Amino acid sequence: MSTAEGARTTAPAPETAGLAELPRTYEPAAFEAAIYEHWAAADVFAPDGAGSRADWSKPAFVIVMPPPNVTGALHLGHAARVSIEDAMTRQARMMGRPTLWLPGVDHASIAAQYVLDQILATEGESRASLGRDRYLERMWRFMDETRDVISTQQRRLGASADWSRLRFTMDDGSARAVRTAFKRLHDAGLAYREEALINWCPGCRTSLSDLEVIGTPQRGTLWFVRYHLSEGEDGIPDPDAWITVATTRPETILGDTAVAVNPDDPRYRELIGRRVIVPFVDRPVPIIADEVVEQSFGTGAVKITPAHDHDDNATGRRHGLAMVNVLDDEGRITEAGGPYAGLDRFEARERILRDLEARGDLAESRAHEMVIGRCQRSDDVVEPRLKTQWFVRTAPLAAKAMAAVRERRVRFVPERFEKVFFNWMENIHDWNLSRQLWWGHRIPAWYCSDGHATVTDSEAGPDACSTCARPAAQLTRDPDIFDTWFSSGLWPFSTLGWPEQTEDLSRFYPGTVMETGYDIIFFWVARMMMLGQELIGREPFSTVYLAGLVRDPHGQKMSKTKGTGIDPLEVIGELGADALRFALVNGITPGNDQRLGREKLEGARNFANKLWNAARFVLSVRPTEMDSDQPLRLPDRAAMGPAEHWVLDRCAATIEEVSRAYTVLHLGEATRLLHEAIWSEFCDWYIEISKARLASGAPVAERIATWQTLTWVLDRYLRLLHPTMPFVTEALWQRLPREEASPSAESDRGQAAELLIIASWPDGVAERAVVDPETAASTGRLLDLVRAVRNARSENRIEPSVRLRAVFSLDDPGVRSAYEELAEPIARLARLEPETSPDVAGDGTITVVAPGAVVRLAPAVDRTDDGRPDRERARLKRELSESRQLLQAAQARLANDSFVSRAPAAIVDGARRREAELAETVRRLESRLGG
RNA sequence: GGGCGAUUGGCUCAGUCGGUUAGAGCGCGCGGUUCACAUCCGCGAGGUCACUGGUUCGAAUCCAGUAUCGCCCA
Repeated sequence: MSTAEGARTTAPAPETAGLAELPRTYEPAAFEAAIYEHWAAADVFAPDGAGSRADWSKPAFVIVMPPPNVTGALHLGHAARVSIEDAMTRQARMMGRPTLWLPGVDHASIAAQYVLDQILATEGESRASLGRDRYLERMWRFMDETRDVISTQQRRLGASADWSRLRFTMDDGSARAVRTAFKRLHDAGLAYREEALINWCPGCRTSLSDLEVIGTPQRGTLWFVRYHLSEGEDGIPDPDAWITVATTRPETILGDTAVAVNPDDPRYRELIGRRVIVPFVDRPVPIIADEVVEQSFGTGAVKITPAHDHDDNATGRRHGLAMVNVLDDEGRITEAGGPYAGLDRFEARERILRDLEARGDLAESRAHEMVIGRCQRSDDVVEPRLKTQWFVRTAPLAAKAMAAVRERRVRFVPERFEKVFFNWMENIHDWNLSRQLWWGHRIPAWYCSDGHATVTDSEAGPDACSTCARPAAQLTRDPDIFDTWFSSGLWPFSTLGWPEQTEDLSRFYPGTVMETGYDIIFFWVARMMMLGQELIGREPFSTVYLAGLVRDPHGQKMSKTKGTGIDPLEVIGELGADALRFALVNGITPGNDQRLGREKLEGARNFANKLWNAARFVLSVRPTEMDSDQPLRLPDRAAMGPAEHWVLDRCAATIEEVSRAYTVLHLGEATRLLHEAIWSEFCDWYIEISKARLASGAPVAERIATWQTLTWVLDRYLRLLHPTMPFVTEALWQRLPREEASPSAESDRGQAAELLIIASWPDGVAERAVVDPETAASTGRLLDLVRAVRNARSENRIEPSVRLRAVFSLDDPGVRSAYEELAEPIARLARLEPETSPDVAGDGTITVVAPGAVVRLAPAVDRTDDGRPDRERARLKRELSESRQLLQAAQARLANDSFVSRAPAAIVDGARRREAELAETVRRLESRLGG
């Protein structure tokens, strides 16, 4: 590259529609897509992409994206994920870290089957009519249609994920990881097969993990049923002797194998050990004593159905009771149910109640508030059933995961979720992996006729039974698939090539941040931690960032069916992706839900518009004396006025504060700081002041310094805002001059160096080097005084068009000199006529008193306003009274010896200064009112 | 039943783990067509930080309890 080329630092704007002239209004739809294309073409998303300027000596920053369901459309929850993760990713990338945001899509077994089954129904087909193979073929074709939908939508949001590494939980790599993981768990004795009580959804015809069962409060009925005692072993019920048990589920009577009472219950003490006859099936069962029975519940006697109730199952195991399965896959009564065999469970309940009533054995019924388990997906009432399934022994895995948190290798943001995590981990149950579905990773276990299980990680399956060596041809494969969350649990490393020892795995595992919703902390986060620790030997990430849910303006969950949902794509079309992203990130406090409505989105759009117009202003006022290709640089210190010191000081402070907010992942704090800095400080104050300094009469050096300051600060704020508003910041940044080449710029390569997305994150050092903090502080005080003048004008009902003659008396030399230099812009801002002669007086005079300052104002032409002297007097009295109160409080504080002796010196000094200021203010107000 | 959290102006929320006068957006009131922006500008009103007690020189912030609401687990 020639020197001439190298010196050229003004970038050509990207060929984006609508950018050539920077239109008057902000129209995001005109440029967002083009900018995204530009980034993609520059290959800057991947850490090792052609346009990347990652510094590999820095620690990598890795976020593995929570894979959205393949069948889903982008909703606000997804938009929140993307906005947060992309902001973190972009900030890390600008910091120069090798940054990987790894996207993916989840196959979502049960949800996908749900959707496909509905489509098949419209075609007159069904899962059953197609059969497993054809069904799966159809599913894969369906996947071709849906796989890319959500990723495409994420791109519209501006997601700077590494799409070259996009993964699907059903791809070959994931399949391999799943087989390997299962095999290793099995070999380590951590995966086992057992008949156990599992949760069964008759609607989905599959078992579910505990987490997929939603406890739903419901008003049910408690029925009181008489179980007749039996004389001896003959099984003949005694018509006159019974025990009344209370139950909410009469249909499970058919599976009863005991009646239980509390051993301390005097009502039933002598019945313990006797036998009763279970109605309809005529099974003699014992009356047992067990402490779990609450004497106050119902009659104090309960029936025990170990095959269909979790508590009863535990009781049954303790007492060695028989387990009678009376429900089949579809929720119908089995042959064991005698006369009710074949009936649907709900129908069976009605029939049994009728029949009990007819026999005179239904003693009573009462309304009863209860909690029943329902399927997370289909809302069917879940039935506990005995089934032989694969389980993960979670206790040892949980111990390792908990250790990682205890040893601070994994931290939660916000911290309180650690408690939630521990609470669950300490009470964890074994994880039921088997699902009786077709779409998913089929369990790689084969069985021989003796029931020996052979587990293999080979895609082709085993050669022979690992126990009895029967050949493969005689083995049958487990028909079940794995819980979707099993493949999800491997996600942080399966996406990096595991079980291969790939370069990616060594570079990017463990990841940095796991960002997700707190609602899947157990489903997903905990399982990734368990499996990562077990299979890799290291925690999968160092920080778990848990965001809240996005709710509607009334705090309700957004719902499409209720029409309360906001469609992110619609918002992007109307207000822009930046507005949506900013609104989402701005509303965030980690771990807390946020409400999002139209006003907040519009507010964000207004902010983008503000930025747009500020940039338009800056670009339109470049001093003609400057070459158009002069590089971006800080102004010469000699040419800086007080306002330049002030705004650059604020800029440095904002850089530092925003950076700190990113470090602790308080993204909402970062955007709030920037909103304030840009709108209020930069636009309302500095730009307004700059107008006077840019006026044609001003010295050239001053105008140039002013414009350099404008462009510099704008450049810094665009950089800081880029992670949350990537499109508009990139679009505007392209119009600004480039910074002079610096050593750090040498790592820039080709076209990529010209994009904000890979520009460097500011550190505030350069600004600090030119700023005089004293001047900046004095200027800040002067601006407060301007505010006080505006207030006094307004309270005295001075028309904005009326210019006031003003005499400033300033004690502080710093403030005085700032005023002397800024008299003209201040006259503009406060609509004043600077007056040199100190004798502004008369009935129309207004006095502004502030710490170390008095400003006297008088109308240039005093139009008749009889009320003004009274209003002014009243205003001053009010101020005097307020100041006196504050002064008293300050004095009282300092009169307290403990405060003076025990509080830090800086705090005490501050209090002293404040007391002096207030005393001075009070004195001035008194003298003004007295005279 | 156990656990977690919330309670701050009319509404939605900040408040960076104790320190001067508790902030913002929206809404509200008053006033504004000054050549970046009416998707705007200026000014203002509005809060005993749920309640009670404690720790402390000092509490919205820490501790204990109470109330109301929400979530998670059983």
